[in-house]
Amino acid sequence: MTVYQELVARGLIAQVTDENEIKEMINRGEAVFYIGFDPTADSLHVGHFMALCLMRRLQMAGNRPIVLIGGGTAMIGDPSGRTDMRQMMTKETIAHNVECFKRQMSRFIDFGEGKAILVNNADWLLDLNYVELLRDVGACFSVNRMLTAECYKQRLERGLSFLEFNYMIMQSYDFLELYKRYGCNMQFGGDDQWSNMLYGTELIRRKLGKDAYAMTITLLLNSEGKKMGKTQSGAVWLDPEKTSPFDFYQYWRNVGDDDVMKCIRMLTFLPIEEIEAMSSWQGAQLNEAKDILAYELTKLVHGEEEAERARAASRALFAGGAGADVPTVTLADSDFADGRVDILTMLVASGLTPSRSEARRAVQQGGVTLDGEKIDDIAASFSKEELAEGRLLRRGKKSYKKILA
RNA sequence: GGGGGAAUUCCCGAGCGGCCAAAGGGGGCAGACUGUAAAUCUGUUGUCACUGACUUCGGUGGUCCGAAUCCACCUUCCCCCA
Repeated sequence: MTVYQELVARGLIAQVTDENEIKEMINRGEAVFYIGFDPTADSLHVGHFMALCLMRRLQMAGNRPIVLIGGGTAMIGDPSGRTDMRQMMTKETIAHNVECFKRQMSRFIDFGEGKAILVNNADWLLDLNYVELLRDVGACFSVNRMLTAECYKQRLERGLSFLEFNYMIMQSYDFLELYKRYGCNMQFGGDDQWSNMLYGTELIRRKLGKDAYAMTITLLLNSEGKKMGKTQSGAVWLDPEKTSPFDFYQYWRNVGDDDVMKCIRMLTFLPIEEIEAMSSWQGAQLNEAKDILAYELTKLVHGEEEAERARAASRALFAGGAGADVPTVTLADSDFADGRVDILTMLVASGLTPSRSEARRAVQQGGVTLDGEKIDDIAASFSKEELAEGRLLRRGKKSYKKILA
């Protein structure tokens, strides 16, 4: 099976400019392609993960990836898929984020000699001269056409600043620059980037008279059409400090039935045949698929050891066992009054509950247990000795902390 | 530059000078049912020393016994005209 066939089989390809050319080049392992990542946060998330996996797949097939970190474009902010303007980031924040990105990326991409290139578009964008730029590439862009681009449609109704309007030009300029520097003639990215990417190929055609290609990856949406990899509290991060391996594992362990197989197909590196064999699974059997999904992804992102631990903790907790590898919280002496802690303090101190009011509600609604015993008295309290060996505090079905005095 | 409108709790969105911690919906959380899923039903959803107190309605002042509601100025956003 060729790389391209595999990408198709996994449902990863959304749109391509010239299927035959792209197929040929990446199958032969001769492509030089790039994917851009704007450092808008201090950690990569699931969306980036898909792009990095694509890079890895192509790199394994011999192609040469260029990772472009958007230290320059992040100064502008991509309006694609946004209903309002991004908060402007300071240069310091961006610089910090760039460093964080670099560190995380090496886990997925092999930057060994000649295998991959990492560049930062701040290196060329920041020194551009406005008038020169306008004269150089400005004439190649038609405002009329840009305004019809899908990524601006929504924003035209709610307001689009000139700053953001220029994002597309910057991204196109990147593509041109990489073509000149490295002969990079392919850009890949998320499907929301399609119009930005198209303008890049067009700019190259106009300025250099050469062909360039673009291909987008299907956005990972759940069955309700929402982007996956987001929780109430924000994105699912790849940084273990921001999303613990256990939470990361749980996120995938809890995806909806309708989404499991799609996720396995698109996100894991399991052989297609193996995935096909699972595709007929239904009902409760899908739980097994979810376990596989969660394990595989945790392994890819955090390593095998962490994946094992997360899986063990998860199984122990839900199978009713204790003594699992759960995050532990040690209570401070100040949490004790007259040698005892009340349940509300424990809930707040452990982070299971953000406020005492919510802790109170959780208890009153019967959602709190300690070592499996329901606590329904908000005044319940425990002595240091009772907690000396660590007890499992549980809020709802899925939040746990081991409490140690 | 001229004119008009808007800013409410996580989001959308109601809100008569006192009965407003603020309708309704969404989302979240908890319970029941389950398969750590979905759907459904129930409860809950500012904080705390919780049958009470305190802090919230873009910001700052003001009127009033009393302001999310009235006035002034400021900030931001939208619309129309140029």
